[in-house]
Amino acid sequence: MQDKRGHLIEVAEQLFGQYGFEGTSIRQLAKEAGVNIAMISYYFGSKEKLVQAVIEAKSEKFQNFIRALDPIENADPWKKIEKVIDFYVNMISHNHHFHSMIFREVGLEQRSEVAEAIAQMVVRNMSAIRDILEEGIQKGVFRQVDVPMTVAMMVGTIRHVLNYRRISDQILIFFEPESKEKVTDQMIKERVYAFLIDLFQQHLIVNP
Amino acid sequence: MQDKRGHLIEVAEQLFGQYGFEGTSIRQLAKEAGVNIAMISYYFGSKEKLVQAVIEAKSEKFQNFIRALDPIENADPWKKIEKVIDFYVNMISHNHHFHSMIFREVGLEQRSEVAEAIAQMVVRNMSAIRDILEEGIQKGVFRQVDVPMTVAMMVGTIRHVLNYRRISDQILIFFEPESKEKVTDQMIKERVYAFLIDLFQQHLIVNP
DNA sequence: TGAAATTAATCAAACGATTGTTTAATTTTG
DNA sequence: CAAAATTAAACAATCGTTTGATTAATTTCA
Repeated sequence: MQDKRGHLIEVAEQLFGQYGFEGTSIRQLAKEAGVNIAMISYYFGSKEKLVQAVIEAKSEKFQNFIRALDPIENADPWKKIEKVIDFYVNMISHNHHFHSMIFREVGLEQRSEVAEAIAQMVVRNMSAIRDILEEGIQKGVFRQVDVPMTVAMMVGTIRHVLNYRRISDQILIFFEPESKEKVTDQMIKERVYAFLIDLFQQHLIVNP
Repeated sequence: MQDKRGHLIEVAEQLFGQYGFEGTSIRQLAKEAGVNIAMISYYFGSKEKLVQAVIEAKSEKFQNFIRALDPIENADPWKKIEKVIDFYVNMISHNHHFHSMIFREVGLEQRSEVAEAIAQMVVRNMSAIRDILEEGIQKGVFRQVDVPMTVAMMVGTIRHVLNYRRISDQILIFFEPESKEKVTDQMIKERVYAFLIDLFQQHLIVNP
């Protein structure tokens, strides 16, 4: 196995996401990654610094998330909203372990350095959405909505549906017993996307 | 100290909420509650059964949450929606440690018995909101929205704003630097309530 | 180039501390 | 007095981390 450091970060992201920070032992981690337990201290210094390395590695990818919105710079605000919802849904769905982990960590009163770094990363990413909303409001194509709450609503909805599958799967089955098919990733992604598009349309557009 | 069992449940709710299940040791718990560590095994049998006791104790309160909607049985669906948002905002704000804990637990791939019990409790409570929405749709006063997603949106938004204060406080400050005052519980409760009322109005009402 | 020296990577084993739980003795209570 | 409640101490297991030895890779220099 080449690049043990990188592989350890990948495995850590998955296990921390599934079992939590304290719920994952470095022995379990080392075994899963196929390395000696001493390599975690050797590469990262400590278990806590490993989780920091996971966040740092991912935060680069999220910079790309923001930059990927640049090419549509000249599009109208509504097209940007569509794009940003699509991006966010896919990003959380793709990196589901990572998002489970960071929102669990940011909600804990432990490892405040880690939690603070996560909060800043999330706020920074959310500001891209804020900019689109404010542009639309300024141009008069969006209603004068509560911008921070609208951003929080978007993130909260996507996260709640995609990151708590144990709940959302049950709700879909329980609320719609006629639909017998198993809830798939693709299904739920399309559903929350369509829902949010409709919701934002009603919420934002001046004359819907 | 009378009723050590009840007091242990209260302390456990708080500490599990703040530090997580694995992040809270039974020594820390016993110390905080002012009892001997053996009392946890004595009263509950194990640490895991303690967390089950916490959930069981709270789920009674949540039964009341649902029953409290009964007196407005004859109100129109929109009045019920206003009521249910108000209730949910206050309930999560009021039991913030507990909600942190259960949604952390339900997102973990551990203690599946606990996670399953939480999921069922949440789904059961959400079905009260579903009933209101479906009544409104059937009466023709609400649009034919995606009911499970609308319920998830409401819960996801409230939870995201109230349970991740490290993020939402920063967003309010970062997005609105002119408002210098500290973000208080009351402020953020009123804000998310007003936002959701406006949002649901646009989303649900046929001719808003 | 090629042997010697240096650095990096890997390992099994052990470290002390802490974990959840249990024991057995003692105190409190009805 | 008997049952219930409470305690300090000990339990084995596991925790994150460190150690010291060994191998692999790289650099140095004649």
